[in-house]
Amino acid sequence: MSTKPPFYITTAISYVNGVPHLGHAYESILTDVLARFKRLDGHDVMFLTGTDEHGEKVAQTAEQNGMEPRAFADKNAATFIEMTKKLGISNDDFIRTTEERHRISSQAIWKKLNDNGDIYLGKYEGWYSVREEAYFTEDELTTAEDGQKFTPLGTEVEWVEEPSYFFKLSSYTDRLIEYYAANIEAVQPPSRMNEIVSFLKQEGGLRDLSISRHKSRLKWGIPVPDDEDHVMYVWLDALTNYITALGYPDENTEKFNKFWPADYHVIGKDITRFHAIYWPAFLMAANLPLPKTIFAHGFINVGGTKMSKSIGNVLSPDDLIETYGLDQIRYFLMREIPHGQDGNFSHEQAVLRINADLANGLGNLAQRTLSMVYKNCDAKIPAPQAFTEDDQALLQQAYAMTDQIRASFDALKINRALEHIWGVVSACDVYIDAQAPWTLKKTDTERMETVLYVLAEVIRCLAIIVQPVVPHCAPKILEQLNISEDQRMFEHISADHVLASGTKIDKPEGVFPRIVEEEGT
RNA sequence: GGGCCAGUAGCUCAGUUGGUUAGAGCAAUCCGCUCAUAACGGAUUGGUCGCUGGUUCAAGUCCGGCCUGGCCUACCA
Repeated sequence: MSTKPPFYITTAISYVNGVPHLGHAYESILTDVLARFKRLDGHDVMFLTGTDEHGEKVAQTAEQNGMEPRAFADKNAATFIEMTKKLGISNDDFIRTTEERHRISSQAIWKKLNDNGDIYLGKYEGWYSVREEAYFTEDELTTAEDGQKFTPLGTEVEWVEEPSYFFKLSSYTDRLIEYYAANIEAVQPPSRMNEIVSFLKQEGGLRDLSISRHKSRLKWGIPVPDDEDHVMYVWLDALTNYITALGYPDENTEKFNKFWPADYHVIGKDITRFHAIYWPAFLMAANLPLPKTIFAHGFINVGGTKMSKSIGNVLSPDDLIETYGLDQIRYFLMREIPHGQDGNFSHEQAVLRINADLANGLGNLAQRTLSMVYKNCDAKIPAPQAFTEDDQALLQQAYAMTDQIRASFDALKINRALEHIWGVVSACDVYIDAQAPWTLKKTDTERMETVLYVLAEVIRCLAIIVQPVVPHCAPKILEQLNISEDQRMFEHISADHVLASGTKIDKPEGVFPRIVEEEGT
């Protein structure tokens, strides 16, 4: 058996300032689908997700709610953990940046950067509004006649200087440019890579990065090693989670050696820069290899407009699962949203897609086939006669799926992969119609049995390959075919593992119910 | 202001290095079938490929300009 390389995949960690919405769910599902795919394809997978809990906003919001930051973070982190469970996400670990292991790891990477000579104490300065407790850039401000500057909300700002530690990001400009010139596919999709490159090549290169906040302004963070007056700026803390979970600072554990560098960091497009510039620079400074691919996905619009609280179109994962079903939502998101682009969610579109592909497509195909087997073959997988050309063509199409689907997945084009799989579903329907087993029942039962056998075998392959996307429903089909759990990997999509004739099957039940709309709602 | 991406049938999308009458699925209409979740099959309808100049024997595909939408243009994550 060929040994496949280990595979490490992560989601971004969710900021616990708010509660989970469809956007979080999408990222978790997307990553989960990729992780499950790799597992079924024979890789040893490590899948990490978690929460980002430090920083100003959490501290502020906690205070507004009359809570300690810690308690507030605990409360909101729980909602993300809950979402992960409800979505059936197959993560191997869930990291919270408030955990002890992460404090140790973050302080260790700080020291590493410092030892490397990349950290220095400087001054962070800018226009600060005491009322709004925030810094503003020059172009956000308006200036009154007396020279006093005001924020967009009209509060006064003053020029503030405070001591801060800086990371020498500037000295990594050229190295990053070189790195991406040689690894043009390391940031996906390509349009995001363009952004990163143009950012790197801007006039004057990169500026150094403030990586701490003085305690007088922010206490909710990981203390800077050897200087109790500062806490770490949240991005250095947050990004480090990816190695914390592998046991950093111990670089010699089996886990670390096996899984670092990460294969995919799956993130939202809004945080590309942090992952594609800061994180690699930190890693270079810490003398660690860089993640292989940063995959920035798009955002999901609802009914054609951006989700926003004020519009009131924010969808909660719970409601969606309730309305459509978990696997149905997973399928819709994966099928409807192309590689790295923004997508749109609407009720109408969801119902059309779910009914057409899942209920009428794969679900109905399995149901009609297995019913015929159940009723006409004594509830047992029949024994086939010699295969005709049509039989072989269909079987061949099923066995050829794995390579084609793998190629689409490796290119992160999940929607294309699903399109291809459903091409095979459709081919089965065409085949049934052409063979008309209901007619053969009266004229040639042996031929009918062969046709049903071919169909059942192709359905077996289909059920195996759709597992990453519909991990709860696909196994129901495999159950109905009596395929044991150790026979459900992609390698089993092959003539070497064909359905055993004589296998008893239970009375089939619909796996993907049709969504029927109430009249007038 | 500078830059990136998208703009192809009602909807979601394909369209390799420019080359015959621009494709798929869904939706719609008609026909067929009846094993099946009122599901399946076949056919048909449907596009001035955002607009506009240009290069070329030939452009959805290359170049210029413009329009629409989204995003990036550093210390909120």
